[in-house]
Amino acid sequence: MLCVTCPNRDSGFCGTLLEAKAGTADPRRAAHWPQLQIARPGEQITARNAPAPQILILCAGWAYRYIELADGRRQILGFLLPGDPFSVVSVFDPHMQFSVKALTEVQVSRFERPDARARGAMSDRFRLTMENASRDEHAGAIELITVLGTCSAEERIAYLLQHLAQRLKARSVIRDQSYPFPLRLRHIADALGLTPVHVSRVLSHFRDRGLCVLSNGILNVLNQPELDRLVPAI
Amino acid sequence: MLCVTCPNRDSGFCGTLLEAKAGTADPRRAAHWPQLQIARPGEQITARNAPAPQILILCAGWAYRYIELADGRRQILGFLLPGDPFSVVSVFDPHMQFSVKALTEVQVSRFERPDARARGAMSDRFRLTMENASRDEHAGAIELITVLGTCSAEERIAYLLQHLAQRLKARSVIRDQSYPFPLRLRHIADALGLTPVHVSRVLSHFRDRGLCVLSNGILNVLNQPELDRLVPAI
DNA sequence: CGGCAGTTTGATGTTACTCAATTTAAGTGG
DNA sequence: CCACTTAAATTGAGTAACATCAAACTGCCG
Repeated sequence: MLCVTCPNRDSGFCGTLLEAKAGTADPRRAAHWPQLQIARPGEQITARNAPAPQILILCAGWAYRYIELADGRRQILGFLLPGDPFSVVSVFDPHMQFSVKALTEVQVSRFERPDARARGAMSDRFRLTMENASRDEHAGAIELITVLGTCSAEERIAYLLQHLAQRLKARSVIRDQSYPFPLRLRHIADALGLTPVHVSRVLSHFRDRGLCVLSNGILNVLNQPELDRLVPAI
Repeated sequence: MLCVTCPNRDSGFCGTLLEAKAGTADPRRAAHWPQLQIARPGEQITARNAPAPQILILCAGWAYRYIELADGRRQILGFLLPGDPFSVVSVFDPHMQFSVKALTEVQVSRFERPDARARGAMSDRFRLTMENASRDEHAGAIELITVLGTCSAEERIAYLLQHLAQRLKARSVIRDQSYPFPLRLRHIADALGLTPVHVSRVLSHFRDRGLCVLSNGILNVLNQPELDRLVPAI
């Protein structure tokens, strides 16, 4: 079960972990990707507060991190794309800070977490990758706080579309501004603190204005500049 | 200029940095606290994106981290109490992710940031402190995202009061449920994505119900259990 | 005493939520 | 290929929460 196709163009996380494991700089040499797991759409992969003896990385498909309140309200913290670690912090925290659910069918790979002693002995390269990934993760959280605290529904939705489109573009060639987009209205709503009904209204407004069309799990951006203008610079 | 009084009961950050610097386990031995800075209420201490060659720690007073949008909207990310590092991530990120302003008169101490090589050579104790502080900082961000995304104005304000009261209690002896509370309505509003006017209304509602009174920079909690019941468990 | 910044209160407006009905899309089994 | 079922999206009407605007009030300091 090779996973040399597992892309991680953002953080180099996969490659670095493989390197740390196999002791070689070339992921292709790290013969066997460890413990590959498959999950079906909607399936919960990890539970908040559960002990997490391993580091999880999404290999294929989409997933999302979320927190559920006692009364059923749900906050989606972010969406995971292939190559994303579930959480950078999880490298040194043996407890999950949030739950993760599969959005599409997914493949997840698991690494043994290095213990405290092993973490101290890690290479500079590994440590730098960790530090950068940690910074980016934190920057993402700060940005989301700012969006939720200051932006209108239109701005929030435009932000999410732009944000995901950018990450998708970095991972694969996109033609005609057409992106795979497996989120239901409910997911968009729970990520942005809105209701599905209101998301639907805003999206049809976007459609009427010729900004973008979201249907059948495909996002089509028709007027990128105008859509970008809706997102406040953070 | 000694700073042995500088408390940091949460993360042990101060002590650990001093230890790393002085090479001794007892902060009291680390004779000179480095580069102490004073700032007046309202004064900006650091600016977002500015290069930050040093690690900053709040020694005395209150401050807050925030992000400002181009159009003047402001998101307060959190409040700093004595002993808090401005940001844990700042230990390995030479750029500020947010601005910081003094709320009261403050004292700030500055440490030289260890370079990449020095960070690799740090003691296990130091690294563990860093990892834990990093985890807690991230957990705080996730919690705030959840509060902003799912909670009503009443719940948000109750959360903020409870959250700050807990941190204050951990730092000093509080009598009669009476806390120092130098925030203006504007700060509460900008931290929670509300307007000062609405915060005022909710607070007078709390007062009418005998939950708490906020005036003259003092927060008086009159009915802790009832106030706590407003905060959804996260 | 006057002026200023912050808070409170009232009246009104807007945004987004709720409830409910309808339409569309996606399966499923005959 | 076509009924039938089910989940999701859309649309409309009414409502609640919060924002905005503006005026009055408070405490503070010169």
